[in-house]
Amino acid sequence: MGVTGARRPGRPAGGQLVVDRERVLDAAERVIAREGAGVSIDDIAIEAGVTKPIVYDRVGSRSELADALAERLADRMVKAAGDTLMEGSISEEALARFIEVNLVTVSQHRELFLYVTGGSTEQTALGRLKVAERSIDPMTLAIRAWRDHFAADPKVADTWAAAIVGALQMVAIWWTAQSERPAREIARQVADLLWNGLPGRPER
Amino acid sequence: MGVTGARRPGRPAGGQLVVDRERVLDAAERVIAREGAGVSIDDIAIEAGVTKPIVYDRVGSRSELADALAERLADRMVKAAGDTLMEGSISEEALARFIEVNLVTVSQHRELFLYVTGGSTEQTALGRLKVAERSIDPMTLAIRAWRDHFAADPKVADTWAAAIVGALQMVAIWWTAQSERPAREIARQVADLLWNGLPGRPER
DNA sequence: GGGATTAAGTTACTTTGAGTAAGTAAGTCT
DNA sequence: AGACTTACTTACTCAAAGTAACTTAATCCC
Repeated sequence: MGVTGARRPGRPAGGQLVVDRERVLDAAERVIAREGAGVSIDDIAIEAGVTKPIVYDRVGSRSELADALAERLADRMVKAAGDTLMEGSISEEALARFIEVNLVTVSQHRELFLYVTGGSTEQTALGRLKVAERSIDPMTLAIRAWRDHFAADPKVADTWAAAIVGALQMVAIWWTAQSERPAREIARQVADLLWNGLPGRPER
Repeated sequence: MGVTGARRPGRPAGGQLVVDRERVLDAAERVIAREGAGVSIDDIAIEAGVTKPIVYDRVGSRSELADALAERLADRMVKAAGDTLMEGSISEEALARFIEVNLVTVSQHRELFLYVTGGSTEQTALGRLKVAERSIDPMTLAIRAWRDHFAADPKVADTWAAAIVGALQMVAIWWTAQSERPAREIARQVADLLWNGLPGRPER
């Protein structure tokens, strides 16, 4: 990839954009996966075969970049989770599968996950939330629909969604930092907690 | 507080340390609380009435500073939670009180919380965990003891502790970012989830 | 008591990375 | 063909982390 003077100043021949926004984000993901969450904008630009101002032009500031990557990651996780959480038909087994997929997906995108969650360092606190938001919102909807279905009070949905997303994120980080146990085991344990509660459910 | 040239170069009269480690950390907390999580080491030094190299001498690098502040905050939260979680005698009410104390404590130290959780941006991933660790460990012990007491399998303790700490942290951030509802209400909802599980407990 | 040494500061630097301004060449329009 | 626009680059500014070099007070030793 273009290290020194791969391109002269001035508009390149062909008149087309060298990279569009998506390519820049792809490059960012690649270099983050390879070099870790500490990469600079310059690193990303080089990976994209372009220079820094182009990155700014395509995606904006560093925090906007983190937001964009967070969206992609969240969408990927939602997609990966797929139909494990269909409305109206949740079971403890389905929940465990959902959690396991979450864990595996995070571990596959570990550095990216750290980049988007550790990104801001100030930003009106929403910075940190931005990441989770995209996961919380669908979960809020799912929980609300599900509770409605049971004629249970749906007011708790947003709080519960935040709690669950937080639990999943923390378990994911904690697990990848000491990963010895299989994802399935961890997922089952978390599902047990979320499904049956701390005291456990008396055998039925 | 010393703004310009409050002290000449050279050893100050008296031969004592102008500030010890604790004073520097106190100053850091104060300025973070006042100015937000985006403060620089220089800002902290000035608040402590001293210059940057002294901060480095007393507490070390920025990430070490964040670690030290994280320890303090975690200890304070454990202390504030106090006896709401005594071994062997947990109830849903006690859990709700524990969670509420957590929420209130975080909201009281909001910027500090953001500083220590959002600090690193790289750091071997432990960076993010360091904060939680100090909360996870006692909770692991509590859960393990509690489960033992009921002859339930204590293997789940560390996973559950991570999940619960993560849930509490996320709910705290989410709540303080849109705080309209009272802490007690949120705490009750989270306690309901953690105690009774997603499907709820059939009325007994 | 006076010089060497150590302790505890400050000033002044280097380095790195975010973000921007100014410059340059290729296309496009009339 | 010349004016304007587009899509890049190079070269800057600025802030903040971290460090080196210097300065003065206290202490130690005879």
